[in-house]
Amino acid sequence: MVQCNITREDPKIVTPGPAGRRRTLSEPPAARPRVVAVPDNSHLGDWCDLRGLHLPEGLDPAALLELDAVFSTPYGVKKREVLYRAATPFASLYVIRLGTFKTVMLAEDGREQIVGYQMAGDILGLDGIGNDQHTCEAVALEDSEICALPFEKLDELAGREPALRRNLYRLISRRLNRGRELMVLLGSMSAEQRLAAFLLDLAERFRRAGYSASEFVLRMTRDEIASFLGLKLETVSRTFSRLHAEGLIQVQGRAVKLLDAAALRRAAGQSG
Amino acid sequence: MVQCNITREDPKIVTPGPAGRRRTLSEPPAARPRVVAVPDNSHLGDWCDLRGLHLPEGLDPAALLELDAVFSTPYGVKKREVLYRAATPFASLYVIRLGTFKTVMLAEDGREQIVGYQMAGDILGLDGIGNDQHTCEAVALEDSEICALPFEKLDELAGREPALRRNLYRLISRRLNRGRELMVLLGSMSAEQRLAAFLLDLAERFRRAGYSASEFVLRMTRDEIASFLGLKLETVSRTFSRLHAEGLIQVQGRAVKLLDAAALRRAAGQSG
DNA sequence: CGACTAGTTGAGGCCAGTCAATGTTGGTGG
DNA sequence: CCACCAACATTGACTGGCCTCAACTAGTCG
Repeated sequence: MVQCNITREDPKIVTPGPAGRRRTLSEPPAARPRVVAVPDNSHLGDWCDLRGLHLPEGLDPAALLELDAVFSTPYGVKKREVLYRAATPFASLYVIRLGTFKTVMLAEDGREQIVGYQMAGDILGLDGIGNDQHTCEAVALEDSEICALPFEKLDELAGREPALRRNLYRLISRRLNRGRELMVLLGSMSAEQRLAAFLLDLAERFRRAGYSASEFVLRMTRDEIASFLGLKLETVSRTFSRLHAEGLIQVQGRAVKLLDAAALRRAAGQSG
Repeated sequence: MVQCNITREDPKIVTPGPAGRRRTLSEPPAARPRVVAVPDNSHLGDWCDLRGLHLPEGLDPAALLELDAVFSTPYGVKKREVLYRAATPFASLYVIRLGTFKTVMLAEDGREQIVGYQMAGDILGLDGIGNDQHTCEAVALEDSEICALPFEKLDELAGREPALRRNLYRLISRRLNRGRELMVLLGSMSAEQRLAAFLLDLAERFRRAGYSASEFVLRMTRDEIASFLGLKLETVSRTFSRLHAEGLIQVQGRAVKLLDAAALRRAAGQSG
């Protein structure tokens, strides 16, 4: 793996325009001019070793540089802002550098359901590839920072770089598989199993992102958890309390501490 | 769209080996030698205009020929035979020429759930791309006929053919979106809504495949429908009876006739 | 014919949904 | 800093839809 030491941008979040609520940020700021010969100051930078972003895997240094040039300048998305809406044109994937998003499917009758949470290192926008149009909307759960990856450019590079091409296929396919696991959860698990599985999944993702796997702060409301798990918020709340009472976790609002991961796995119906 | 008149193979199903129950057919028969200059006798053949298989879209005739060469000789898969199992190496996608398959996710605790049904024109095996290993298993619901698409070859051609590359991305992305719709179904719909939506989806797929959309024979058992919809078989049976009593459908075992598509759409919670 | 699989229907129980009241938290403005 | 308000969260009582268990029927295949 190429070691990328970067001169990082100012980490302060810079929103391209005035930060209204639920404003759509379809367009990133214009890509800055790039000095091709300098491997420092890379947008890939610290993502090389992060979970999820397998895009650079197996690329040679020259290709890495080219890939890096595809990334837009990082920019901020404020809490509750909409990155893209359903039925809007697809142009870019987005890499999350910092923060958390939810992706929401909207049914015609107004029913809506959260179909995924994405955090640092994850990629947003894969749903748009299918018909050049987004099928769900992505909303920031907290102030976040992302890079846009114009898909045209990415695709062009993928034509020349077999490794990148393969990584892109893999990315989408993995997301597909993730979705199927969620189907099993939604189709056959009890409320307690769902919540336990959810917490374990979050823990694993925090761990891979370099945070504590046993103690973290939820970015989403009970209602959002409920939507994701196919439950009602009261049920989620009650189930949190039950897991607490059983000594498996400690909960204080959104602060969660996993006390007995093994028991939690058992509660989720997983072995070990 | 290129009009492909083909000299079709004998439609009789030819299984490569003895046809045992749930035998895995990981390897298709060796690809036959092909005469490059002859656009007839194509494996793509009658699939050009079928729903689902968007792979050839936008390809020029020369590329079409190359794509056609990637397809293996069609071969049969008998009812209940397993095309591939979970956790086995991934090498090929498969195009269904005839028949129906189910894809099943197996949880570690033995719980299993059907995550999709594939019929003529659909592609199987996309789940394997993510980690070069299948994550679910594909089982034929009836005697079927498929072509293997060795992924290495397909990928190599995709490197040279931008349209094919794009079509491949699209294919996977669309499957992803389909899965998300299913999540909404599993997460927020009543038994009656689920079954109504299921029947409407089947109807649409039959329609696109050139069959009647209002009258068809189910290829799956009540239990398999239940697994797919996150219900129990008794509930599915009862719900069929209810829809029948309400005059929306006619059911006789697996033979189904949609009597009032509009009402059915309303029952599914869809507008129109 | 018996054994088996698939499907239907009924009776009763339980888990999660619904409705409602109350408590807690966090952001805003005085 | 505190008061206030709205959003978020918890808990209780009750309801209801789906699951469970079970009996029975119909069709298939040796």
